[in-house]
Order: sequence, then C-alpha cells, then structure tokens
Amino acid sequence: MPELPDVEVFRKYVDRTALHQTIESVEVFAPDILGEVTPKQLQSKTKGHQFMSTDRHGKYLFTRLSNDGWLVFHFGMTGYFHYFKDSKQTPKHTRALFNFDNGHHLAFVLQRKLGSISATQEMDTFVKEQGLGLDALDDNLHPEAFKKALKEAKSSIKSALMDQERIAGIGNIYSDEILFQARLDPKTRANQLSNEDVDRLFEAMKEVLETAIDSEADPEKMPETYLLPHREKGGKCPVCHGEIETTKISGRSAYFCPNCQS
DNA sequence: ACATTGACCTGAGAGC
DNA sequence: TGCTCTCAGGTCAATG
Repeated sequence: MPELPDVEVFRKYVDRTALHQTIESVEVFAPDILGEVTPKQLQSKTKGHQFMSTDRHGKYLFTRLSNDGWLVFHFGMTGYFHYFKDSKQTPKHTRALFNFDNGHHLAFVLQRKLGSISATQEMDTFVKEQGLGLDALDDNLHPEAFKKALKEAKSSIKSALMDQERIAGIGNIYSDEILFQARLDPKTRANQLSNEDVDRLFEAMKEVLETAIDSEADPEKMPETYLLPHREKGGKCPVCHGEIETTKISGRSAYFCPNCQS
C-alpha cells in the first residue's frame, strides 16, 4: 500500500482520529522496527503528551508531539494505522500500540517488518539525513526541477521515478500508473526523454497522485481510464483493450500496455 | 560513480 | 489437507 497517496490517506486518518489525546503509554511489540530510538526513549518522549498535528514527506508520516519534536513513521510494504476502542479489535501484526487516556488506542500495524518508527527534532533534519528529494506534490517542485532530477538518470524512467533521492513518494504501483497516463514505456532511459515527454510526465504525476488521494488510494474508486484497477495478470488496457504486459525492471514487477506506451 | 541485485521479514495464494 | 513455490505497493548493503 504505502506510497505517497496511501500515506496521505493515513495522515488524514490520524488527523481525524488521534490528535489532542493524552498518551498514557506506548507498547512496542517488535523493538526491531524502532530506528535510532529505544522503547524506553519512545515511552518518555510520548507519555503524558499528545499528537498535535501531522505532516508528510514522500512516504514518511510525521506526528508532532506537544512537548517537542516529531515521531516519524514509515510503512514499508504492508503498514497502516488502526484507531479503535475495544482491545479485542487490536489487529494482527500490531508492532506498536499508543494507548490514550480516553480509552482509545492507535495501532501501528506491519505484516512484514519493513516499516519503522523513529524520532526527530526537526522534519527538515530528518529529510536531509535520509537524502530525500522534494515531495512529489510539493509546490516548490517546478517543472524545471523535475526535469533536472530525472534527466540526469541513466536508469530506466521507472527506476528514476521511484528513486526517493530524486523525488520522494512514488513507488512501484504509482510509477506504473504515472507512466501509463503519460503514455511512456517504463523501460525508456530517463536521459533519453524529450522535453515534451518530461512535461507530459510531470503533469501525469501530479494528476495521478492527486486523483489517487481523492480516491482514498482505493483502485475501485479511481477513474475507469486508470491502469490500477486492471493491474493484474490477464488484465486488459482500459484504453485500447489490449493485454496488459508485465516485466521486471530493477527487480520490481512493472505492468504496462505495450500498445499505448511506446 | 552509478545502476542493479540480493537480503531483510512474514505471510497469501497458486499448483501439486 | 498439506506441502512447496512464487510473489508482494520498501529500503539498504553488497556487487558489477
């Protein structure tokens, strides 16, 4: 799930459920998912304090604490949040659990333990340390900056889009959708794209990510002309009705329409 | 220096 | 039913 649109949906979920409630305790069931912070430090940073607001950069979700600093959540390939009251509702694979004094809980759930929780004083510091590029939906990401970030890459355009140091937030699923909407072959070398191609790609990126967020990152709610609902073995292209093909690019599975994307 | 591959972790689903 | 194999929306270290 968790690429930029999914994480944005999680962010809004936290905003409408878990803000402004005093944290009584944090239970960490899988200490190995903590980065640069011990369970004890996490406890002392949060106990008696509240989540005041949220922010996001790429695939990272930040929650600001009422004392100071931020917690940083990364969802790996399988992560999500679940807010609930009845303890019987605790999801399987809950790796950390925030308990609020109003009797509610926020579970950080990861099936595969590829996500993490860390802490930082300033978001900017964290972003810099991780070497992340501008967020794909950042207003400061101008077409010229986008062009520069991508055209320097010798890799395929799909890999370049997924490179978090170039632009942050795009992963395997949405790179396929963006390239489909821009009608570009995912295997094309990034540095061989024409200026026109890159302009079209930029527009497609914004459009796809915003549409996905509006659709709550649910393929069922996306436009019929999107690849996502058809991104499966034997799927048919929603535009030309030809067969969707799959291939490996940098070790990831790419889905594309050979007829529309060339 | 750069891009690509393998390792990490835990299932879910397919095929036999 | 139970076993094995492949695959999964992420990133990092090792490799070429």
